Amino acid sequence: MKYDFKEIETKWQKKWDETSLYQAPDNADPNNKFYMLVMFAYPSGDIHMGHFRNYIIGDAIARQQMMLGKDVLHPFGWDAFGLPAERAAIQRDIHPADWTTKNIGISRSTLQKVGISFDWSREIASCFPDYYKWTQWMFIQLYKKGLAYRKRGFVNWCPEDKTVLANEQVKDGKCERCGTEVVKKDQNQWYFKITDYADRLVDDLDTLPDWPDNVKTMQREWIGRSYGAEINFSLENSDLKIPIYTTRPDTIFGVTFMAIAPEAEILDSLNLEGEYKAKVEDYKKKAMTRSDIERSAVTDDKDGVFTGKYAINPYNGEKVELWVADYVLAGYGTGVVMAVPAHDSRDFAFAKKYNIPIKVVIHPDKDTPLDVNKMTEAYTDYGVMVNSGQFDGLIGKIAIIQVTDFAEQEEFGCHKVNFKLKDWSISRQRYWGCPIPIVHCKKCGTVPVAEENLPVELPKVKDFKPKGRSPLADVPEYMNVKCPNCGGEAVRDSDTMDTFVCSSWYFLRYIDPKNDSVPFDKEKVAQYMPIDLYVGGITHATGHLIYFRFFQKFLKDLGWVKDDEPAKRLFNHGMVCDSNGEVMSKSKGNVVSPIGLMEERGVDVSRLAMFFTAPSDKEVLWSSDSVTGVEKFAINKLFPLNEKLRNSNPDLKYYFKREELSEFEYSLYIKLNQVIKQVSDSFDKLQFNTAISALMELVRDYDSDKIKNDSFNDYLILKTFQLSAPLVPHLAEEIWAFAGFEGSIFKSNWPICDESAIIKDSIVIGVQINGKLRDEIEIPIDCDQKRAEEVAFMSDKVKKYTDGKEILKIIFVKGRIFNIVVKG
RNA sequence: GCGAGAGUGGUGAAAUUGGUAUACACGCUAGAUUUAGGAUCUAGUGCCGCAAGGCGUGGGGGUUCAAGUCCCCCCUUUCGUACCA
Repeated sequence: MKYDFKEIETKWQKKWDETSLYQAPDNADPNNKFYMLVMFAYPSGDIHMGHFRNYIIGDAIARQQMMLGKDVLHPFGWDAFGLPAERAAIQRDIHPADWTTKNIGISRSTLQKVGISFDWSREIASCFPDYYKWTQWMFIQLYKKGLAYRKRGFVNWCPEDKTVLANEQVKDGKCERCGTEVVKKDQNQWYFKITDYADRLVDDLDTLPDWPDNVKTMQREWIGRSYGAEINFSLENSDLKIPIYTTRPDTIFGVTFMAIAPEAEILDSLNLEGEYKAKVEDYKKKAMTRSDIERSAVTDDKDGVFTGKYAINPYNGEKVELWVADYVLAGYGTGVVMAVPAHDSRDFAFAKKYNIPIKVVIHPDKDTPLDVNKMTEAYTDYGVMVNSGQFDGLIGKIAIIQVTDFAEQEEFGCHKVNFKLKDWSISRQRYWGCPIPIVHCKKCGTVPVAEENLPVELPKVKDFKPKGRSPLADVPEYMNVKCPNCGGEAVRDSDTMDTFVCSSWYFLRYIDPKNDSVPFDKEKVAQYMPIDLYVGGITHATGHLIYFRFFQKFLKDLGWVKDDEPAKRLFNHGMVCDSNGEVMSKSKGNVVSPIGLMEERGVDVSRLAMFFTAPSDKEVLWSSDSVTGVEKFAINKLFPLNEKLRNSNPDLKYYFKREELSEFEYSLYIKLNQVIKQVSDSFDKLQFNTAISALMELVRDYDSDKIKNDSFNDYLILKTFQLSAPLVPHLAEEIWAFAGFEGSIFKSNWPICDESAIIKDSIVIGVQINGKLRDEIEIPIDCDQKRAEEVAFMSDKVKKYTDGKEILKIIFVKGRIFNIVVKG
């Protein structure tokens, strides 16, 4: 039989489709299910190497889980709203809806050619009303709970894309999508109050042992929880309280000035006078025009202006200068900081520049005092409190607690937890997104659209180009509605939602994709959730992967889902680069299309090449050399094994006994079981490269001429194909049918290791002398030290190094090593 | 700056988690076969050395009978983050 991959691959893809092989059952056994999720795709029309890698990893696992007898859910869909579609549509002068629909078709048929085991009956697209109806429903639930709110404030604005961006979409001060420098803009915006979930989002990371540590660390840092105190300073000659947040209340006796962010609201309450007022106004203007990049640059060159006002430190009654400085962040804490130059490097730089006093209140320890006059930088570590009145002598964390407790007693402060995480800005002034289901009524204010009137359909308009406000605002037939509350004249909210809202709950919709009365059926979701394995790129670590956890928690609070966390295990595959290590991109012209590769070499060989060339979590530098070795293996070694079948119909659940097989046969049986174990382990770790090398060894050791037992021969071959099936599904399925089986190989049972076969009765171990390998000996597995010594000392090589030398010690580790320590 | 990874042959990479370093491939070198081959097969392939032997997992220390693996200090590199008080 010739290996004609084109024929084989087309044949089986068709058959799989006809028999709905990958259709997940509607009634799954919650104790025996496997939800295999890959991140749904943006339908750009072409599938690149990164997608290919992502999907074959999920595919191999889904197929193995099928063979393990699980009810497997392996769905796919389209993250179809968003800027790229709009941009592409503008470039080509077609409507985003048409462009997207067309591309979904192209992308789907391409993926079907790759033979990924997706359950296409559950396909969803976030831009279709039957899906976004429920995205709007989610918005309304959040709104009802006070978790969706509108506020005016400074937002990230991309001048190129003419829309607001979430903090998560700003990288290095630039728009993640187009690279344009982001500016601040004062806008009325919708937010999701994700900060209400900040604690749970941090704490529950500890319940996810199968998430990569780097992602958990990134999320922890992004959420940025810190423990400290909020302390009220007071304005001199005024009742005004000026609250500050600090993580170092133990340094509070060292405050020599205070600094207020230029945008901080409290600045307006200070009633500045005369020249100070003008100077501060000037400074504010200047700060606002500086870009984020400039302002966030960490330098020692801090600047600010004095307000002419003074604040009183509640601990010691000291009067300190009140400054405005743009190194203070308006959006964190209270927007005001107490400045302790001796113990904070930023305050130190500022104090030096403006000749503000520096006062030491912490010593590294009792016996090593700090000398202010010799300090060239702030001492920021913990230490012993000094010059701090009744708190002198207190140390580190205890000091912090006691100082804060005092503030609570005296009622001018309290313990306080703060987060770097900000509420999620979700309004977008763009056309191609999910409309916000809110109506603005002059009488009633913001009113949500009634749930029975969802979806608020996105009108298909001709002019969808961005112009600084939502293009929908210029569509009167969309905008002008009756208020759902009072029936009076009202207008819709013209913005659309961030696409990350659409992708925050898609994994739930897959489970019940056609439901028209609720977003999903709770019972059905309970059968398949949580996601057992979620595979995707690392890029979403602090965006989508926080958002979808937030949604899951919110839906749990509403009683829609039962788990706190959506995904038990997360796996980030490595990137695919070209052979020079450059990320593949159209502009660089170094894109290798997986489609071309598969047309030339076949899907299965392409999959093998991608799997074999590097472990799944590592970056791959793709080169056509990656294909050579595995192609030879597949075509010349693995596939031709079918010719060695002897039609003996072996019982694949059987475990052979030693006496049934010849010595060679039994050695192969041992090897087979070792390989079963290794391949299974490799699958658990998603390290398919080692699974393939194990299979290569097994096939290498196979020798038909030396096998007399027909049943064993076929057993070995069929197990080999079963083990290969998740990696090379078409090839394996072909042989399975050729061998005479009726059903799919993916309905057969994944091989289970015969443990008794891999317990060897003798073993070769190394003999070391003073830690250096000198010889090997073969000894029985349960050999005691005495017997091992006898064998070891028979060796000439060992004698050579031990004769005439004093033996100090012998270390014998059963099954591992024999080490002799000699003197000299 | 801070945080988290990574560093093993000419190359992609293995290493049962402290126990024979370099499995499996690519490449290369010989040879065989072939009209030819981007084919196949056989042998070799960490470095130094004729050999015995020595040296070898970024560098330097350490723990141990034994270290790629554990500890300390550096170097390089990737990713994340960026004045979070």
